[in-house]
Amino acid sequence: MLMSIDQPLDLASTLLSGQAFRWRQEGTWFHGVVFGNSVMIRPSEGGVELLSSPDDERALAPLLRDYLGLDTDLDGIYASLSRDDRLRAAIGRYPGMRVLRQDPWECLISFICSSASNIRRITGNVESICTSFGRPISMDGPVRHTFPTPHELARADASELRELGLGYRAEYIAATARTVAAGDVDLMSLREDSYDDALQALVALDGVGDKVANCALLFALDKLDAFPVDVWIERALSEWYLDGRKLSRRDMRLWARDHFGPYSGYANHYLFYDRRLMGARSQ
DNA sequence: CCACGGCCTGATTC
DNA sequence: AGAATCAGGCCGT
Repeated sequence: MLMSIDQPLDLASTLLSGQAFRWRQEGTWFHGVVFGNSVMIRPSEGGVELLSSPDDERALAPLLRDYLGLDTDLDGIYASLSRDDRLRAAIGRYPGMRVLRQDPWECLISFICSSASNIRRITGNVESICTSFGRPISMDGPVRHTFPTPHELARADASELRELGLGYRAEYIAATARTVAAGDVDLMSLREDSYDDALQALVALDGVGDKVANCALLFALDKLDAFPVDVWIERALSEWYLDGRKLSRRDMRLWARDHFGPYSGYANHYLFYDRRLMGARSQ
């Protein structure tokens, strides 16, 4: 079915920019797993064409709108961020790249996987977790699996996770899965909490520091002012904004929110994407 | 509070 | 070719 959209949306940069790890591009189609469904979408006149399985497209469409963050007024954010010259240029290069509104649990575990890793490996690790502990989706075409629930993943032993190539992150994932499955934290409810409260709850979890927590806050928990500082952002800020001043990563985060304002998370993702493409070209 | 080294692993660089 | 280094960090000292 056709899902009509009146907001700027670029599927490639949105789905493949390293905020989510389960989307694959095949020609004009993007294939992913969300809301327990295998989903295919592609750009179409006035919106996107949507195919889903096993659920009906009409049931998936509103969920997908939410996931894609289509309630967010992107032009308003662009207007706010364009006061910064470098951001205005980056927005001009990647118009329609949106911050997703993902499932907090899947997002958090994915970013625990990300520490000292790279996108290719993270993608493979997350897929392995799904294949081993998720539920197969019945459908035509390539078989894919859901991301395991906290309860499903809590059954995983750290050594089983290590066998998937997760390395030292295996212990973190097993521990955090058990904590969440036990109900010690309600990740979804963190959407209603303040940034500071949600951050505090997240960094209490194993394998979750300031950076990973800020990824979950930005990509899943409605905190558009979250600002994850990784090596790419560190380089971008040092070189483009800080003029040689040395700041800790935490201080960079505080500086950035002050400088970029309430949508600093969007600024972060544009800087990250820009910087990473730049690095990919020169390396 | 900050700095530093260790930690799994696989791709890339030297 | 085989050894360092790096890759979207976290944790303990």
